[in-house]
Amino acid sequence: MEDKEISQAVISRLPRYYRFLGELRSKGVERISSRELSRLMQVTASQIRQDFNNFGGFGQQGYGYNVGYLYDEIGRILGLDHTHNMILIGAGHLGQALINYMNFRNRGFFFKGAFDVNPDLFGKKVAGITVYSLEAMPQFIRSNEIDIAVLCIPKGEAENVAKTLVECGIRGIWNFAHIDLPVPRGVQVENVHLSDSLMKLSYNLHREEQNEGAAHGTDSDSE
Amino acid sequence: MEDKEISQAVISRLPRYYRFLGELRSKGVERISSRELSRLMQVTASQIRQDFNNFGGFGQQGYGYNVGYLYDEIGRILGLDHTHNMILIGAGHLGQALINYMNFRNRGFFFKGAFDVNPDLFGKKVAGITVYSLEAMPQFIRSNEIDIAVLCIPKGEAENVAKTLVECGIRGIWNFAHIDLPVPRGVQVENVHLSDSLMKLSYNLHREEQNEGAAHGTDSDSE
DNA sequence: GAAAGCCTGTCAAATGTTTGACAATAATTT
DNA sequence: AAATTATTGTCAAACATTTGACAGGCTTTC
Repeated sequence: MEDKEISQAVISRLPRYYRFLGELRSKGVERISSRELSRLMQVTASQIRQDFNNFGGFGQQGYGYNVGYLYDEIGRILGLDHTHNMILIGAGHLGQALINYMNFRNRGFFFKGAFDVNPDLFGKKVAGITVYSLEAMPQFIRSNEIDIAVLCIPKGEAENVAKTLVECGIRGIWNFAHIDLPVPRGVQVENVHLSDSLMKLSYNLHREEQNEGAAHGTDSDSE
Repeated sequence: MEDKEISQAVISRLPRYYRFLGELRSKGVERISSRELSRLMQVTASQIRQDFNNFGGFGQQGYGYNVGYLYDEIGRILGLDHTHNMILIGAGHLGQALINYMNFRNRGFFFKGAFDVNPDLFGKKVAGITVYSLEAMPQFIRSNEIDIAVLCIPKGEAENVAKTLVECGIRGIWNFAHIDLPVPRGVQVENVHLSDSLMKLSYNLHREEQNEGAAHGTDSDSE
């Protein structure tokens, strides 16, 4: 029935709502108003109501929001009512760390297999997940209903692997390689560019220092 | 002389410019116009010019931008002309993966030490970096001019550790713990919330599926 | 069960960001 | 050396996001 596109700005805030609501729920809190939540999360109440309203009204006038219900609804919006099968591509340090990170499993994201070019790793198990040769990947994807490929390989190889993934019908790539992947429409890429994040921190650290020297009375703060 | 605050939207784009310019430079490209760069990076030329102009004009009319000069200038803006000393807090899988990630070192970010609560790790070396007891941290920070603390610990402990870090004078925290750190003004926190990123991917995957069923003729794409 | 208080959903205003347009000027061509 | 072309820096318009305001309706109190 509804058809309007929801902005990525809103979507980016949903996981944070989800986290706070999950914590409230496990503390036994049953209801919360946008105002209370706004104080807790340090955002405006207006933004909270506006955000939730993108998906239809979850609240009730005079009452507020039911924590459990809202938590489940946001989970559903984020697709967490489905389980997701993932494969790891590149079983280096970072890749292995991701396999070992159990929080994903708790949210329904399961690693089904891992792939690498290094023969020393073939057959090895990482947190219960077997590492295979990269050549076995296409067949594995087709027979295991893989939704998401997690890319943890050097950027030189990333573009080719992404191409293969798309050919195998993968529609979601969680990309840790430091490169812009060229994928066709309909394939979703979510980038985690660690260097970029660190550079941003560096800028903000440095900006403070510079402002100290130059301007005075600058007490504004970043986002 | 200049005093206007630059928006985080602009800052977030700088590392990507830096990456593309670095690649152009290593390919031997000496000059580039905003239009060429815009085609390469898939953004508008107007945005590129607007972004660069926040920091004063780097280009020349009729010529464009000098790749090497622009690369260096953006690096300087991002604080990459300084080296940064970092400590790792939490030497688990993810923490060790970060220490092993050499790209940071190439940009002037050096791990000087690592800290953990697990006594089995004390004295162990990870990629040349020694792991110490968390209790040794405050002293270590003071004697090693640490700029950035990299937080890779469970969220339960994160808040307390962050408090200690702030007391020790740390002004930058790269936070991988899945929690909002409460820090005073002047302390910069850059969050890397992996679960949030994965949930966003999940949403975008699922949105596509939903739209297939409901609307038709929807050929708009995300950000 | 009526009255008072609370809180959502929504509208419009305010603010922030991106884009298109163009004058000014440097580089290149003739 | 003048004319032509290329391209920036900047302005204003278009677009997007965030905030404040409030009518309407549910909950709670009395």
